[in-house]
Amino acid sequence: MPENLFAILKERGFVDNVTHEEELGDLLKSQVVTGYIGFDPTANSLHVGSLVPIMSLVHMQRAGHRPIALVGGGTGLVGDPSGKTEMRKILTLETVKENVEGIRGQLDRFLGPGKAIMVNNADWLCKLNYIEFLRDYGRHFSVNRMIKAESYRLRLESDEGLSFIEFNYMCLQSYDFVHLNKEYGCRLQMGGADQWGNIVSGVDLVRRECGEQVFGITFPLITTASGAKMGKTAAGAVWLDPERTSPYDYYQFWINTHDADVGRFLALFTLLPMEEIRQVADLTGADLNAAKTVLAYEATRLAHGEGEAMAAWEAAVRMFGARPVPKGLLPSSSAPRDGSDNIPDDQEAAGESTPATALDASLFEKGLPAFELFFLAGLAGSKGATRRLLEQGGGYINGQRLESFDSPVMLEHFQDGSLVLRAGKKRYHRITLDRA
RNA sequence: GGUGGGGUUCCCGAGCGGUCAAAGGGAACAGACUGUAAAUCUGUCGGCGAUGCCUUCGGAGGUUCAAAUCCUCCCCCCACCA
Repeated sequence: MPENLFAILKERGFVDNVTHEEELGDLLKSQVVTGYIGFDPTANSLHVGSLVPIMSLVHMQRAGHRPIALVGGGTGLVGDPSGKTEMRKILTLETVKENVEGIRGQLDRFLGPGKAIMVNNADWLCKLNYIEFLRDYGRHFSVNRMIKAESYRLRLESDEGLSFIEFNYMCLQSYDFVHLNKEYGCRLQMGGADQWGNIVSGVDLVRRECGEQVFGITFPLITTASGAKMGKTAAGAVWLDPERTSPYDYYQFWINTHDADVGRFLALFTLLPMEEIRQVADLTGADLNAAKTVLAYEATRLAHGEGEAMAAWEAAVRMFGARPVPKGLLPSSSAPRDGSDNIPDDQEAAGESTPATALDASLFEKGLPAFELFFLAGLAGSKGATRRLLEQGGGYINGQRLESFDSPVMLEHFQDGSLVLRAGKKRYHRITLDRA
């Protein structure tokens, strides 16, 4: 007998809105339910903004239900206007194809390779015949109702307006639900809060077309304590692709979670039991840092695996010092709990997760001005910016603050052929010697 | 198609012949304070080894000693009318 997925999702903060709450709850605890979530192939990687849907699929799977991950290769050709102020750029077929592949790989990572059903709606949407579709399905859609949908409102009221292709989006997504219902007996669709209109429309269409009661759940828009949409940093989105966002940066992103968000994020972005997470609410001040370590470790582990999570943790310990995690805190986590005792204190090992650049030794024979070196390491966007950085006291070599922007860096600064640059408090870069 | 209003540095937004690399705000970055937090305060925020030089104000030309500012043409956006 499957677990009550709805209760799990609700408890962990995944539920914003739901259709037919009671019936859905009953259904989810009495039989295996097939449900799906769609992912837009707008890039070849997902980012942390998609973690809520991803995690809900994981919960679905763990609770014994049957998750379907749908990649919107077909709808991606149209562009969802829901909640968007501007028209989406329409993607080419090739781009969408590439992106679908990338996303598929990432979902595999969370759900286990081959363990979850993955479909691409291009497979059925691209075959649709216009007249047939209009006659069979178009007649079920009331324009009167569609233009009242909250998701279209922004655009209908905006100066930009809403193009006809976008207006059709809702019909196509609704058709997806019908298709999955017929093919897989899918009875649940989940999605972001902005998907409410599309989901309800799909639920309606399935009822009319298949005569079956199906359900929808939307997730809340996750914002940070400071009110910003979660998942954005100065550098842009935080990606799940290790090529775009390194596991170390990914780990750091979670470490930098606001105090007020820690408990909520543990519930959403880790699989730790709620009984343990609830205890975090009692922590205040600096004690929360231990919980942040667990959050970062667990989140990194889910996205990149145990090894990368450990490496990121080790790198953080070396850079910022150890932050022991009490034995009793979140005991289910496999995050390292001790201090740095078991970490060799040499620079070599520290390099694993720190970005590094190898430079020719001859550069340093006469001394390379520090700002040139920082610029070469990519720690600032231009030489002027580098200079400003150092002039303001934001440059360090091997932990020592530089007194002037052009002080020469010599071979003597290297220990065992390597040296660590630091910009500001948190950005590190290793320079190694390349003795050609 | 007509009439009117616009396109300014990452974003918003002032400037409307020289004193403009361009006010103000936001974002961002650095420093102090800290807990790799928040808040706050200070500084920086086009490029360049740099009391100066170079490139920017939708695009292309032009007027002028001098143009983001004036003129011409073009592109794009918006409002109202049709």
